[in-house]
Amino acid sequence: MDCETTKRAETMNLYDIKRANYDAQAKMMKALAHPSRLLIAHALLDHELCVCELRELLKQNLSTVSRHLSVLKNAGLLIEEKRGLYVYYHLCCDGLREFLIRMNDLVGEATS
Amino acid sequence: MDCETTKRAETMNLYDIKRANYDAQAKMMKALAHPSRLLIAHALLDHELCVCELRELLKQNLSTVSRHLSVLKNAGLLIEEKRGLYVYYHLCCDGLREFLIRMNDLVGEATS
DNA sequence: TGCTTATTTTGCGAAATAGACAAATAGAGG
DNA sequence: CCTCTATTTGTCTATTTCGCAAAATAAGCA
Repeated sequence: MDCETTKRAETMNLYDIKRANYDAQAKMMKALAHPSRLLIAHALLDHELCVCELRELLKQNLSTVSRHLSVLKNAGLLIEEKRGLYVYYHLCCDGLREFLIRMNDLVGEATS
Repeated sequence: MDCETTKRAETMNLYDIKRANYDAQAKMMKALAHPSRLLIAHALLDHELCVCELRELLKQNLSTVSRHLSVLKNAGLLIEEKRGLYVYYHLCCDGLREFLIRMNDLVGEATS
């Protein structure tokens, strides 16, 4: 605690104020931090899809797909719409596309 | 599998090509998907900090802080530099700031 | 009503993760 | 070499996450 930047750190209580926000942000990140859920997000950028179509894409158990979808739904990222027998999912955040682009950029930068 | 968009889904094998990329992206998201690590990332946007300073900010066990730092380091997000007794950490991806802004926007949009 | 299909929920085991403590390591400096 | 401080690593426990299969739910249709 004696290092050169200690004084600066001590005055940074704005971090305490923001801390609650980091919880919300971490939740959002966690919702997206899975290959299958990223795949779902990218697929839904173009158009809505129903659960069985997403199952074809993910090539995974239907219950697994359903759970991934509920994670994304609980994060506030997508909306379900039941039409007939099928449940269609579509994105509800315009900012997601831009976010995914930035993430892709970041990964490229970090692994180079 | 009989829904109206099935034909579209069947031709989307570009998702298979991208699938390896989703693994890398999910890893990056996981590295950031923790309130303490988000706090670290934000703190380091301004200037480098040593481990004991970050411990003051996080108000957490030193070993816990060290673990969080190693997670971010393994993700390729930061670089350590030992000077004297202290180990200073600083970010190494210019894209991180923009990414965090977009994430904040996304959270605001999703929770409104 | 009964049948069929689509989707969600539940229970389970395996694996990953977080946090705490103690022990080990790395340097600085006498 | 010895000691002190800063940091990392090993190990343990508790909690969460993932994927599957089986059971439950929902909606269309005969």
